[in-house]
Formats: sequence, C-alpha cells, structure tokens
Amino acid sequence: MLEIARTLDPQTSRALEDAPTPMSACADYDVVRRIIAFISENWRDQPSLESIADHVGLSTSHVHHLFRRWAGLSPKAFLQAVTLDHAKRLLDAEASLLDATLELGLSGPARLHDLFVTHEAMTPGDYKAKGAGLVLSYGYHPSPFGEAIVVATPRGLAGLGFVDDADRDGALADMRRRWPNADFVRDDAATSSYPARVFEPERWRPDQPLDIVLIGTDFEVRVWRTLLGIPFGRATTYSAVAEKIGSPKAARAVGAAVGRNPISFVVPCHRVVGRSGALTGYHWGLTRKQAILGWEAGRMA
DNA sequence: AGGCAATATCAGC
DNA sequence: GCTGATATTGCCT
Repeated sequence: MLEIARTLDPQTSRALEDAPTPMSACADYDVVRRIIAFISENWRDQPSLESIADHVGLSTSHVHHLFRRWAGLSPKAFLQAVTLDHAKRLLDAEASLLDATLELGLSGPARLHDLFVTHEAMTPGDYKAKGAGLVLSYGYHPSPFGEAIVVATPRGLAGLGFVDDADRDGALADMRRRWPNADFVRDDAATSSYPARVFEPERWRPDQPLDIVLIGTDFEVRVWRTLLGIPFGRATTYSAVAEKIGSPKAARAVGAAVGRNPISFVVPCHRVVGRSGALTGYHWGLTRKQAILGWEAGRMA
C-alpha cells in the first residue's frame, strides 16, 4: 500500500517566498509543497503527522487544518490519493474515457474540459514564425500552486506557468523560449482576471467559457486538444493519447508534446501518467504534479 | 540526425 | 511478485 510514485524530483522541494495576496491558498502552497515533498522523500518510513509537522515547524493541528483547507483532504488521505495504487485505479476506469468527452467538443464549440474552454489554434505558419508579430501580455499572480505567470493575447489565454524559488525571470524565460519572436509586454492588469477564473472551480460556468489560444505545431495542438478531454480528477496514459490522435505508436512523441504544453493546469497535462501508473514527468516539477492531482482528488464529489 | 515526460523485458531480490 | 536497470522503440523537430 502506500507507495508513492518513486520518480520524485527533489529540486522542487525548496521554499517559495511569500506572496502577499488575497487568494489565500497561494500562501498555503509554500507549506503544502514542503509537506508533500517531505512525505514523498520519506514515504518508506511512513512519517507520522507529528514528524511532518516537526519538519515544517508547525503544530500537528495547524498542519492538519492547513492541509485540509488547501487540499480538501487530510494529509493521510492525500497521500493515498497520490499513490501508485490510486493512479492505477484511475487508469483501470479509463476505458473509453477520452472518446466520450471529446466528441462533444468536436461537434459544438462549447463544452470541452470541466473548465469549459473554447480553444482556437494558431496554425502551422506560427510554428515557423515562433510567435513573430504576436504581442503577448504577461503578469504574475498568486495561485493555489504557487505564484503563476500568465501569458495572454487579446484573443485569450496563451500561457500559464509557475514561478519557483521566486525566480520570475526564469519563469518568463521559459515562456519566451516557446515563442522567441513574440513581443512580451508586462501588463498585470491584462492578465489579472485569469487566475480566479481558472483556479476556482465554482466559477467554471458553461455560459462563460474561458478562451484559450493554442500556439504550437500541428501535432502538438492535436495532443493538447486531446488533453482537454480528460475529465477532472481522472487520468490517462501517453499511449492512450497516442491512440486517440491516430498514431498508436507515438507514445514517446506524445510525451514530448505534452511536456511542451504552454497552458499548465488549463490544458491538463498533469492528468497524463505512465502506463504503470508512475507519474513520470512534469515540466513544473513532479511535486507540483502530485499537488495538482491531489488537489483535484480533494475536490471530487 | 538527434533526442525523448515511453514501454517491454529481464535479472536479482 | 516486485523493483530497478537496460534494450528497443517510433516518431517528432
């Protein structure tokens, strides 16, 4: 029982700097991530709540409450939600999961994704252009998973990433690398409305879909669109996605494309795991992938 | 050509 | 059986 997917990435376990902002969950994430990281590194000795609390320097009850508030789950339940076992069960139930949801999105523009997204793909030429001629506004905002960098065009959300170690420049550089020829303009006002719409499930309304813009190669866009069909709190494998897009043997390439997803969380690349149930990789750190998966588990009916 | 966020397979516990 | 290591793989940029 209690096996955490073993591929954890220790460098994501460092502390964030505090973000003095409303969305209270953001400040919590600093502690939460340290708790998750600690548990993940020490799962072999089944750390008690007490030793966890010790490690982050808080009382046991504080840890418990904080964690519950953030994840909707006790630390122990959270742990179970992120075990290999659990991931495997998600996969078993997978069956025709992708088919059911996706077809809906193809016939009508509206309902893809639990978040209700309308997507627009910027086509082939833009791959070569690397974003030339595009003006991208970006800003930094708190989120339940640490400070987020938000990148938007007038047509909608184009990028969403996370800041680690208070390294905003690094997060920005990561976005620039994706569209080297685009103009990046700091404009927090232009991006400030996104985080709440994205990270607060109670605001997900079919009549107010979120506009996103997918900028990538044809193959990438196909993969990303497929990801939008994976329901909240569920998971699939790289090979299943490969089959879905009609290249059953391209699991590896799918992995690479998934890794290049620019709109973290909204395009749920965190819901793709290895065939064995292992978490494999995550562009913004495996600890964060665990956190998001657990957070979703805590918000399931 | 080069590289992969994959997967199948196998030896050692 | 399970685990980690290694070999093989197909396809994208």
